[in-house]
Amino acid sequence: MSKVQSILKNSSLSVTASRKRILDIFLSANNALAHQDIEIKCADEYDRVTIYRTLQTFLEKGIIHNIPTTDNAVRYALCNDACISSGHHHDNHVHFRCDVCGKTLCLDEVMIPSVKLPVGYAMKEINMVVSGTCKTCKK
Amino acid sequence: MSKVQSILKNSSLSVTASRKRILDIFLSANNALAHQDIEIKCADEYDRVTIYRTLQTFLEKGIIHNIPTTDNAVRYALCNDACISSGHHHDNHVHFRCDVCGKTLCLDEVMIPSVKLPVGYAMKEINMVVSGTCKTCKK
DNA sequence: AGTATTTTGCAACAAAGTTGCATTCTTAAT
DNA sequence: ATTAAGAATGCAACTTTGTTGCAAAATACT
Repeated sequence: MSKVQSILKNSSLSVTASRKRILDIFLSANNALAHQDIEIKCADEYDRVTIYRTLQTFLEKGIIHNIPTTDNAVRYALCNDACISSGHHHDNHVHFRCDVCGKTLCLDEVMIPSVKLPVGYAMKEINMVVSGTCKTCKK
Repeated sequence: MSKVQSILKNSSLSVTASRKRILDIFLSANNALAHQDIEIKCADEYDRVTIYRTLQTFLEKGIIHNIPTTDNAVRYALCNDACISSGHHHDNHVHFRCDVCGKTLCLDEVMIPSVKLPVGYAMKEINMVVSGTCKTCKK
């Protein structure tokens, strides 16, 4: 069974052409993708609405996670295997946004440090996005 | 001279009715605002386009800063006095988003801890958004 | 293979954001 | 106070982005 197939099966999703394609796009991307990035790659194959719904489904199943942005274009990235199989997220890594190439990526090896909130606040999730120049663009 | 006037003057912006009104909205808000929040408050007074352009101008002048989100509705918040006067941002506090009331706020007293990036990456800005339950909603 | 269920595509719509241009308002200098 | 130059605003038209309902097609299960 292919990798995309097993990911879908493990999330008890039916295996359809569009889901396979979109998962493939994520697997072959080395950075996080916005809805638009996906649309550009497969708008001729699949309807825009299908892409919206597929991303929504993947999010709910924990196959992808979303990365906040200040440009009104939320990025999505594949969760790693451990994350997917454990059922609930441990999306505790830092994200990096490169000002030069514009790419957003997961720094899987950089953990988000903990912070102490003021009295009365209850923490559920932390998200950290660092911007600057990435490895490739700095060379 | 009123507070809004001096803020505008200090940023060498001309003092117009819409700018004063929008600044006032920020000053009297106790949380970060999305474009839509502003529009709801003054769409009958000022054109939608004016609000877009005003927010853009305030951002560029460093009067407000933006807070990344995963809901495609970037929030804006007033920079504190020190931040505005220093000319360039030290937007180094943590932001909090409450899952209950939906409000986003600046935790001015909580500094973002530093992180060590992998070799080859250059850091410029850090953004941290914590979600959970806020002081008011937890009571 | 046949059927219940899920997913997709289409159409129509709503909301969000952008651009150019004519008019109005601000500013700063007389 | 008046006025001229420049900046900001409103309007219209448009593009892009996101949503919803429903019929048709595909999938999964027996």
